[in-house]
Amino acid sequence: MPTPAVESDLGWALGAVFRGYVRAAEQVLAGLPGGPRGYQVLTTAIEGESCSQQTLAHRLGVDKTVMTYLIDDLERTGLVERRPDPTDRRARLLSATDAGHRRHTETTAALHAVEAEVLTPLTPTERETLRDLLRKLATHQGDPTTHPCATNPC
Amino acid sequence: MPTPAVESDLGWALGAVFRGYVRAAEQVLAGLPGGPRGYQVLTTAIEGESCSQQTLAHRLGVDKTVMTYLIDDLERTGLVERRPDPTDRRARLLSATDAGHRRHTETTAALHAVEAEVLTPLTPTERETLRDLLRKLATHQGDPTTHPCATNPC
DNA sequence: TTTAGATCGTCTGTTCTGCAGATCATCTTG
DNA sequence: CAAGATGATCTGCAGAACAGACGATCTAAA
Repeated sequence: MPTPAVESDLGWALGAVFRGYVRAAEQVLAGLPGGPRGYQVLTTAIEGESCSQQTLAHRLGVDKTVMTYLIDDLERTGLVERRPDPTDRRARLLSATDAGHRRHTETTAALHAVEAEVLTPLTPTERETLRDLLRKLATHQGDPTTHPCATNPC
Repeated sequence: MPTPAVESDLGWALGAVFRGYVRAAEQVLAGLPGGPRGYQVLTTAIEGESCSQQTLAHRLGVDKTVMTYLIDDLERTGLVERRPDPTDRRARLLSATDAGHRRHTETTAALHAVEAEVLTPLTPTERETLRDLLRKLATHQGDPTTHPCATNPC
């Protein structure tokens, strides 16, 4: 978690807001195995993409060995389960349990609350403006971590 | 370096933009000992705050033991030097060398270029709007890392 | 003044995370 | 069927960060 330059206007403000958001989000995700990344894995499992762990790892920008024990933890808490892929006996298919679905719904709601909390100082109009501007920047940002399907579709 | 939720609009866009900025900034700061944090230390040394390493560490949000070898590296490259504090023989005062000043000037310029690069997709008006909105959020963000003097003045 | 406690910077040892590489089972291609 | 690629896992290692201890020094109370 490299902190950016203090001096630069953009870097400073961007970093401060981002860290504020991450800090609050981490509290929300504290109980979830794997933290933020565990949430991402859970999300993917729920969306039922059913892709291999390896492509999933690449999509999330983590190492394949990390993915192994990430899923281990998630499975140990009963939020997710590994099922054999009927078409490839090497691979495992990831699916969320009922508890996983419930947990994900709760967590997502809590994250939206965090987002609202961060945006408190802005008026509704300003919030929309900010979203638009950030989206415009984000889409021009060429980040494989956030643009996964462009590099490796399921 | 915890990545936030993919789903949340704000979290996703904010994270993508921030990572894009950090990634570019890291390239600029790659040659500097200590990377981004080394730059922050160098900045503080130049601003001549002359506070103790400990308060400096707290301000930058790093451990005191980390601060030790951070400064070690910076000093080894001749960008910074530790001088004994005349008023307290336990403490050391941090000051930047001439080389440190030059390096800092170059690096700061490069970082501004990165910032401009990130903001490319926006019109000048939009850039100013974004800065304003982010600043408004940042100042309401209670982040000790970015609001150091509030918690521990020099 | 003397003494007890706090503080500064450093050092040591430990823990944790993530990566490279090897391994085994399986799929695919020739 | 043989040879190579691929999926998931495991092992070992390297780097970073933390807790704790340490010597030196400052500060405040007796």
